[in-house]
Amino acid sequence: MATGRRAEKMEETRAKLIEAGRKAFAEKGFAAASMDDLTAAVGLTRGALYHNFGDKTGLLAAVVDRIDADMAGRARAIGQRKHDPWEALMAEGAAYIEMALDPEVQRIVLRDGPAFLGDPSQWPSQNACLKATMEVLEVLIAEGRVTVPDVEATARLLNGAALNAALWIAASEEPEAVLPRALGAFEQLASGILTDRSGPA
Amino acid sequence: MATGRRAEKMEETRAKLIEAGRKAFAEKGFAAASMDDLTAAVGLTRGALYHNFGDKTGLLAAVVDRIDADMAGRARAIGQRKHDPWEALMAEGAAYIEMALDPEVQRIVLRDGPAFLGDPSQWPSQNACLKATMEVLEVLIAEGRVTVPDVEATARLLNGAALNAALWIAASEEPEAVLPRALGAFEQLASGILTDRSGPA
DNA sequence: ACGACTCGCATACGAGCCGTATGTAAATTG
DNA sequence: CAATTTACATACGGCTCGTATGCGAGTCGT
Repeated sequence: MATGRRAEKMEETRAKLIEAGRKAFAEKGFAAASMDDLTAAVGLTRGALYHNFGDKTGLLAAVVDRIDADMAGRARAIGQRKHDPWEALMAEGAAYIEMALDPEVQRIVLRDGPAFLGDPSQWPSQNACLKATMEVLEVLIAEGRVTVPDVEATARLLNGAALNAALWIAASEEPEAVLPRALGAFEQLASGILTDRSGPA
Repeated sequence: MATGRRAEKMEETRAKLIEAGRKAFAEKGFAAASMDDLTAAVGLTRGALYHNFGDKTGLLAAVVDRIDADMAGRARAIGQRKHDPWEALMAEGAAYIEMALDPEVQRIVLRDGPAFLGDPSQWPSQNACLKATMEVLEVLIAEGRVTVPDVEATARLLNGAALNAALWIAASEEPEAVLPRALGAFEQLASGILTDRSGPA
C-alpha cells in the first residue's frame, strides 16, 4: 500500500480539479466554462486535466458523481433518522426537494449533466438514490401499509415528482413560499400508494 | 396585409432553418451541431441564421418552441376526446409519456433545452401544457371527485412524474415492456388526489 | 416608371476553445 | 545509481462562433 508519494499527490490534483470544475461549471455552465481558465485557477494546466479525466466531459462526470453521491448520502441519513418508514419516505422526498434548491446542484446535476452525460437514470450515483427509495418501499410493503404493482416504477416516479418540484421551486421568485405547496402536493400524490388512506399520516 | 414578396420569402427561410436545426440538434445534439453545416444543408449560410434568430441559442429556442407547442396541442386534443375528466387527465398523462419516447423530443426538449435555455417551467409553451392539466383538475374539483390543497402544485408534480417516466422508458433497453409499468405507477400515484378512492377507476 | 433606399442574406475575418502530440522533470524500480 | 515510468506542461492544428462588411433583390416616394 503505502499509497506512495506519487499517487498521493495525484489524488490532491484530482481533488483540486474537481473543486475547480465544480465552481466553474456552477458559475458559467459546462459549455461556457473554459478548461484553460478553471485549471489555471488552481495552478495547473489542461495537461493535468486530460491526464486525469480523459476529456472535458470526464471532469463533468467526476464532478456530478461527487455531488450526486453527497446527495444520496444525505437523503439516506435523513431517512434513517426516522423510525416510521412512511415518515422516512416523506422525509427523503422532502430532503431531495430541498437539496435541489442549491443552484450548484441545479445547474450541474439537473441541467448540464443530462445534456452532456446522457440520461441520469443510467448514472451509478443516481441508482444509489433510487435504491434507497426502493428499500423503504419494500419495508412498507412488507408491513402491508402500501400496495404497489411495481416497486421500481413507483420509486422512479416518486423521485421524478420530487425532482420536478425542486426545479419549480428553484425557478420561482419566492422559493420559500412555494416549498410548502410542493411538499403538500408531493405527500398527497404519495398517499396514492397507501393500502388504507385513512391510516397513517 | 399582402404579406409582401419579401416577408413571404423570409418565412420560408425561417421554416427551412428551423427544420434543419430540428434535424441537426436531434442527431448531434445542440452543442455538437455546427451552424455552418446545418445551414448549408438547406442551401443557406450562417448569415441567414444570425439575421433571423440572433444567435445559435435563438434557433434552439425556435425549434423547442415549435416541438413543444405541437406536444401541448396533441395532449390537449387527446384529452378533449374523452368525456370523463378523470379519464382525460390519465389520457393526457399517458400521451405526454408516449410523446417523450420520440428521440427528437427527448434530446432537444428534455435535455438540451433546459441546459441551454434555462428552466423549462419558464417557457411559454410548457406553461400551455401545464395549463391544460390544471383545467382538467379544476373540472374534477368542481365535481367533487378530487380534492387538492393546491391545483398548480399538483399539476406540476403530475407533469414531472410523467416526464420522468418518459425518460426512464426511453433510456431503458426495452421501452415497450417498461411503458405499462410506468403507466400503472402513474395512475396509482394520481389516485392519491381522488376524494374517494373506491370510486372511479 | 424610375431612382433612392431598405434589408435579407452571403462573405471575410478574428478570437477562443478543444483534443492530440510532444517534451520534461520527478518519483519509482532493480 | 542508471533506466524506466509517469504526472504534468507546452506547442500546434482544426474547428466553431460572433461580428463587420459587401451585394443584390424588393420596396417606396414622386
